[in-house]
Amino acid sequence: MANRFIQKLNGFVRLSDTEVSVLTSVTETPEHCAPKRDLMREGDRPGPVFVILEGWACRYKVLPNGARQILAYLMPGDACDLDIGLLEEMDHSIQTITPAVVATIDRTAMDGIMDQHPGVARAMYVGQLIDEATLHAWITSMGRRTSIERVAHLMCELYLRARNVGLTSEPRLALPLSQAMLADSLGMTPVHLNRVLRELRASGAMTLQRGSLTIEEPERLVRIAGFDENYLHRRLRRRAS
Amino acid sequence: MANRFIQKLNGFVRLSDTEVSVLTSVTETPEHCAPKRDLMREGDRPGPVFVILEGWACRYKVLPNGARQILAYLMPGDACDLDIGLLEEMDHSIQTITPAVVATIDRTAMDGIMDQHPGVARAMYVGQLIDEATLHAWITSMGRRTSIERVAHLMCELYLRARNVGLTSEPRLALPLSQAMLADSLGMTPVHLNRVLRELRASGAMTLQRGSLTIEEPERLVRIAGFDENYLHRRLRRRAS
DNA sequence: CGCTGGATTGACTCGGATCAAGTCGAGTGG
DNA sequence: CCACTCGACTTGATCCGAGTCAATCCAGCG
Repeated sequence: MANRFIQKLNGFVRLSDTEVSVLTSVTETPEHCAPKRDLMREGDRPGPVFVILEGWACRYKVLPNGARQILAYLMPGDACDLDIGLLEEMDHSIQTITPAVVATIDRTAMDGIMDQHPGVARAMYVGQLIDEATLHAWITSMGRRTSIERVAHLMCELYLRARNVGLTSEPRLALPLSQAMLADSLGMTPVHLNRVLRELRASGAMTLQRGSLTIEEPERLVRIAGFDENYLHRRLRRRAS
Repeated sequence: MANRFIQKLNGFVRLSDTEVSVLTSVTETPEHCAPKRDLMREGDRPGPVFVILEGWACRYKVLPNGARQILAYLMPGDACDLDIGLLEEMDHSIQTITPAVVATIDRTAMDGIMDQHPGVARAMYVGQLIDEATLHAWITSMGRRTSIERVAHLMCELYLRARNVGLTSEPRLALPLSQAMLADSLGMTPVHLNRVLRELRASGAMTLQRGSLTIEEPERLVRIAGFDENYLHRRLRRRAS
């Protein structure tokens, strides 16, 4: 019965029953959000911690010339960073992509929980580290991977992350991201992205159509992407206790 | 007499005298490192926390095809992430660029310090958040900025960060980074980077020659880069206490 | 004084952007 | 139930920024 946020944290660090129930109570009354709604905007003073329980969202920046760069995708179970409370202003915005269910946790309440429940704190930090590793992977993609490798790599990332929170129905995943968004996250144009998707389809590795990603040949896709899944989960250290 | 690491943290959050002395004692016996020496390698199990006291280093990844992507530059005062102890393996390597002086802090000792001295913990987290904002800026550069904007943006970042730790001698900064490294951080080839640097020189904004960066016209450089310095320091929230 | 590794320049090529038409599918209203 | 509309996806033609390959050039140094 635990929501995806708790499931995810529990996958990082085994949580005690009290920890689970504290987290449950604090995410019990989530809010329903329309798609394309900004949860926080660049320049805002950071408010409460958001946790996505259902639906998708993204972090993004907009440049003066109007170009958009997507910095990360948030899927069910993901939270926005905890420590941003230390900063004066957000350096990027966060927006829902689909209709979403998001829980709002008061920042001081969250601080209190993390103080009293080291397991929660540790799990949150692990999540943060994985996010950071993902940023590293994105930089590497944009800097040193060809466009087909880049696209394949992102698909691997999203598929695996989704699978970790039980969002896939085996070789398939509902991926509600328009080609324009994907292009804005990969630093390419929608036109070119479209052609790359066609190429991937032709290769037999995967198909992305009508909001549905199907991995036909995982090995081939991984090989194209040069994907090393370790950064998403294998590197997790399981503590003895 | 405080070293650059302490100076930097103290700039984020005012540290108490005890906090300063604890940090001093723990960075008192640093090690001298040769250039191009790996401090940690991708796949390693994270060891102690490193703090760069003098010299430069970088985080980087190498792809199977041999391409290298630099993920961040570390300058005096910078530390490698603290929480990586939670992960099983490093997702990237860290290497010195110049001869460097680096302090090594035992991980459990560091944890203890952060437990007992909330000011230190907060300052470290602020540092981490700024690093993360920098990763966001890099992604944005690679995805949606032209090459001249990208180069100008990186120069602005490095100059400002260096100035924050007192490394500049006003319009000038000793920048010991080869064009090949810079290219590997910006996702371009050395040849093209060289041409872009020539263009920037011609524009009168800045000159990078023989390891020395001179900002001739800051406003022009900032304008070319579309640089918003807020992400590096203005967004810092000063706590009342 | 010649060696060496970085920086610089030129000639050529190509991946991906741009511009411009379509096409397709889901939702809407008659 | 069908015509209309609108947004998202596709495809083609063309152009340009940046990569590649290949010479130098140059400064520091043994």
